[in-house]
Amino acid sequence: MYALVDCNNFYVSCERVFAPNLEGKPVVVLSNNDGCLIARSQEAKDLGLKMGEPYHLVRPLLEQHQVRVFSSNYALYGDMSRRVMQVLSRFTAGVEVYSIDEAFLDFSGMSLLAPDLLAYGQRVQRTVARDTGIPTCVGMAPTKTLAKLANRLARKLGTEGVLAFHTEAQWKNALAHVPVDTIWGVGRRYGRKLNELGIGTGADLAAMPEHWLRRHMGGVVGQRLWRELHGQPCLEWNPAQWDEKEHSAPSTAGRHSVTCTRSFGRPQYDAVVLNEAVATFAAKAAEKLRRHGLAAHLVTVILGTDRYAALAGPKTYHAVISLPTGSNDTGTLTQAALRGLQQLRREGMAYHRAGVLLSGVEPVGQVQLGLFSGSAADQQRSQQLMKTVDKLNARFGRQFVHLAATGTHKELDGQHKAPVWAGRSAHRSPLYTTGWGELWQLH
DNA sequence: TCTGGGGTCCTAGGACCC
DNA sequence: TCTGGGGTCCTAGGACCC
Repeated sequence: MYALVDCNNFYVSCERVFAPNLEGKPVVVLSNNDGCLIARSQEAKDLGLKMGEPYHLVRPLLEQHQVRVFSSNYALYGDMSRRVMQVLSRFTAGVEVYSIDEAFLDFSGMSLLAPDLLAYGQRVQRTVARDTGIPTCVGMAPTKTLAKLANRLARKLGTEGVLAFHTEAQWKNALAHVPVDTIWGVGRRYGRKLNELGIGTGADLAAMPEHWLRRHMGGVVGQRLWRELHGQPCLEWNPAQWDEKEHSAPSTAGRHSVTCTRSFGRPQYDAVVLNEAVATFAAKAAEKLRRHGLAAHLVTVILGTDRYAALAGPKTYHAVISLPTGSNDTGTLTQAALRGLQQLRREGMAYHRAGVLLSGVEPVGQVQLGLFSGSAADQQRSQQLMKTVDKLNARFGRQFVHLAATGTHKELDGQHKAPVWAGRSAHRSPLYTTGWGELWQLH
């Protein structure tokens, strides 16, 4: 038996914990750069506001209904997520942190306690609410896919947000009442294709032969989906080794890449500005790499033009730099990234986004030494230096120690000054739980 | 003026090895 | 007319998730 615990309107709920007067009022949270809507309270959904809608298009509507708007505050959401996961881990040893706002719990052995299962789910829900202030829904079923479905229905039906499927009859009945594209693993593409074939509900899909899904829905992926819908668990169980100290859950073990990309507040042409931005992204990505105990030997620089322009031509440009040996040293990776940028940048071209992707990763302990590059002693020195830098930054604030390449003009008169390429973030809430200068205060 | 960011897995095909 | 069998590694592209 699996339970899926999913936080309701998570980012909005995080904001409400520290602004309880927003309870019952319409609230939205914007993406980076105040670009689009990425979280809505129920009241905002009821106004017809859609996920992913561009902010500038719905702004009049937001103002008309006095919707409270927040820029995203990932430091806050990451920290609140960590707290939620911590509470969940008190209920079972098996917790798989699936995303920032949801986790699977291993309830195996509990199927025998059928009548108690609902009560246990409600206890999880109550405890999370009591200890973190975050409302959740809980769905329980023999497979992850069915638990997802139970969770989805739990928030729709009048079940107070907790629902369990014990018997095949129960989930069959549920499948018959949901559109096929609400099934976990059926996206927009397959949804449309299935509808064209007359497969409208989850039950219609489950009624197809297993080999049909294998043939038409991505091979073994489709086959697994079929089995999951029939109560046979097929998806892997990855009890997360999530790091309590890390502010951004989840941290999946065995990841293959680390990325840092950002849209600029306005288009950038200048080589110096782009250099500083890319150096900053490289440093952030390198730090993330170290947090996961990884090293990378491929550095990809990404430059993006206006992706909504009608003009022909590619919207993004990539340059890949291959390192002779895996590294997580900020200096090495930044140097490579800047070399990539130099290859890519064209004079006079307007860039709207940039980023750094680190891939070809391996655990630090297993890094191959290059034949002609860096000795083991050099590597040790680099590791030691990075450890010290990370420690200082953890203690005194991000970017306390940084490469000059990321820009030397950021601190003026002790005031933090945003770089010229920074995206908009006009409505960010304080770092209530992660910054000494911005602690929550009672008014 | 204005439209996010960060991931995963799978398949097919090419190049290469013995 | 006709040309084996068994692999690996890498990349691109397509689907999905939050």
